[in-house]
Amino acid sequence: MNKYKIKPTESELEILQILWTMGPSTVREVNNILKRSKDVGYTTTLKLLQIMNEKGLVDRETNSRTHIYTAEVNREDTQNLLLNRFLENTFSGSASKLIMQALGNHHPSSSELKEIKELIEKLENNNGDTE
Amino acid sequence: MNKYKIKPTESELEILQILWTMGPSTVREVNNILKRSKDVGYTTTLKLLQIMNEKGLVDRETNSRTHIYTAEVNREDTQNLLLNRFLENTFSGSASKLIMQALGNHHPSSSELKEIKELIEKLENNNGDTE
DNA sequence: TTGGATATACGAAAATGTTCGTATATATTT
DNA sequence: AAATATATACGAACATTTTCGTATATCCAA
Repeated sequence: MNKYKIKPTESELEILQILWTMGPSTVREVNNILKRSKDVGYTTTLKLLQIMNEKGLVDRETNSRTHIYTAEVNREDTQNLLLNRFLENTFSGSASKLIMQALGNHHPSSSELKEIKELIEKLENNNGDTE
Repeated sequence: MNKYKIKPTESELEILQILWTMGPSTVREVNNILKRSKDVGYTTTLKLLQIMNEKGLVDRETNSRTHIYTAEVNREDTQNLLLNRFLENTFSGSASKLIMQALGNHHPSSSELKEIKELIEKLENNNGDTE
């Protein structure tokens, strides 16, 4: 199911978030967005993108002098990979514990709560099928 | 609400999980459990526990020659601290997205689903108070 | 009481992640 | 055309985390 096994570091993840949101971008574009939240030099961002390219996290278009980077890993797959690890590391694999804590501490809006409830009901009906 | 601001590293978290589960333990006990899942030397575990003690993550009893370590940070608080960071980093702060993915990919048992649903209903009734 | 097992302390190597300076090439402006 | 701005490449400094070797002390069994 998950094609990608490469775990992005925290900085790499920040960049992926930008690429996922903004679509294909230049180093400068990525760096400008990063600079909104922290003080980071241009060549730092460049280097990071180069490393990410080597790892296969991003792809790049090098036809013109200004390269254009694209996320090569899928957002949902990556979130899932990280979620699995986090669940294992922090909640010893118990998804329900994580969900309960997330619900308790970050109050989703009522429309979000409704959406979650609907998913649960769907899962309850499908019980036993999967797994 | 969260008293503790010290973020344990991944290895430190593994040790905390052991202390939370087993209660106060010696270095050897912790190391033996760690060795079940990975190849790690005794002095490595010792050093880690010493560092964790400096950071205030664990406390230790040094009366006898064999020291006994205890988790000094609370399990739920620590999980929460890490959950907040993870949510920010990986799901851009959207708790409902995280919950939806966790639900979709790790099928909680029907009793767990029921428990979650009950919490949601409780939250729905309290709506408007918080936030 | 002596040798082997087991304990802590601690420095430092090894591994990983982050940041940036400098060299160099290519545009762009005056 | 020369000066200035902007691009990539890349080595290397720094920071953090992980791992372990070695010194030393203590306990226990032969």
